[in-house]
Amino acid sequence: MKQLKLSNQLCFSFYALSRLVTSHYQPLLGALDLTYPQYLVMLALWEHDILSVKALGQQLMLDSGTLTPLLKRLEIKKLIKRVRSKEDERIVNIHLTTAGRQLQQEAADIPEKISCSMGFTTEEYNTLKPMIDNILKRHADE
Amino acid sequence: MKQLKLSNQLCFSFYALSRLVTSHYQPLLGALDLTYPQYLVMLALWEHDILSVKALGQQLMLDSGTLTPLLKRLEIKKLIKRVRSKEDERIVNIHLTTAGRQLQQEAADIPEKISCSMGFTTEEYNTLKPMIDNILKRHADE
DNA sequence: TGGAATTCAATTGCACACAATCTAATTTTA
DNA sequence: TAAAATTAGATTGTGTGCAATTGAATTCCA
Repeated sequence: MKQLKLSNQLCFSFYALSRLVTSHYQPLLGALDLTYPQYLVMLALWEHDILSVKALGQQLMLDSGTLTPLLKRLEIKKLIKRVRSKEDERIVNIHLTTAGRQLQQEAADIPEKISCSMGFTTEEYNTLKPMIDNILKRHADE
Repeated sequence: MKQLKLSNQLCFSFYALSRLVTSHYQPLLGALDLTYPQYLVMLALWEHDILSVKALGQQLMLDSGTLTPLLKRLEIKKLIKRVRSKEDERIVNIHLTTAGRQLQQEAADIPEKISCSMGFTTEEYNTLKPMIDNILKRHADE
């Protein structure tokens, strides 16, 4: 039953690593009053300014059951605005507010700090990033 | 602001991959009426038969706030038993029941099926496993 | 063109995660 | 040895994730 040993399971390593990384973000993001998933939404919006809930879901691989309440919390914090589209009333577009746009400056040093905190080597980054993105890509429809 | 681009963030890849993997377990584990974290607990118990809540937490890197309710659900399903230690009454030891032990046979083919479903290559396994476990190890105290 | 199918977001319900706090038991140490 | 500190687990509260369902809007197509 070697296959059933916890320590041999690659998937458990992924699961543990994901939570480890999130825990390293927590003190940095807590200072901005953001959670990690909320930070990911802000990242996407800093890049695109306006995105529909569906487009956000595709980028973050999250569905409306996760995003709708998360976006409501960001709206309460005045970082975003939810605007139902005039052209297609099924669509809700997420806009950055001025405060949301300003937060980008405060978040500018987070990637550097995380990389330092996690202690990623150049080799790790250069190996892991393309290999994992390749796995994600070949399951892109899920 | 290249660093703040979502697509450049290694940590987002970890986060997305973890959820992708869990989603591949779901149909297999659903047939056994287990969630992925519950499956991880069963894996640890199939290997060790009896573990304290603390020992489980160390292996899975989860705290009692997560484990206590999860273990209660496994106990309701009659897969485990929670037994407070006689020697040190602060400790709760988790025992496998007969049903819990029997479930191991039904789960025996899951690692193979997941590997197939995810399509991991030998190279991916041989590269990712040691590299990620090395990252986890150097943060082992968290 | 009008009913069927599809799409988008919201809602509901359940199960994690985890910070913070609490209680009880044990160990340390002054 | 008794008070202080530590430890183990439970509890509370907040915020995800995600399956399943719903409802409204739009598109398809016979």
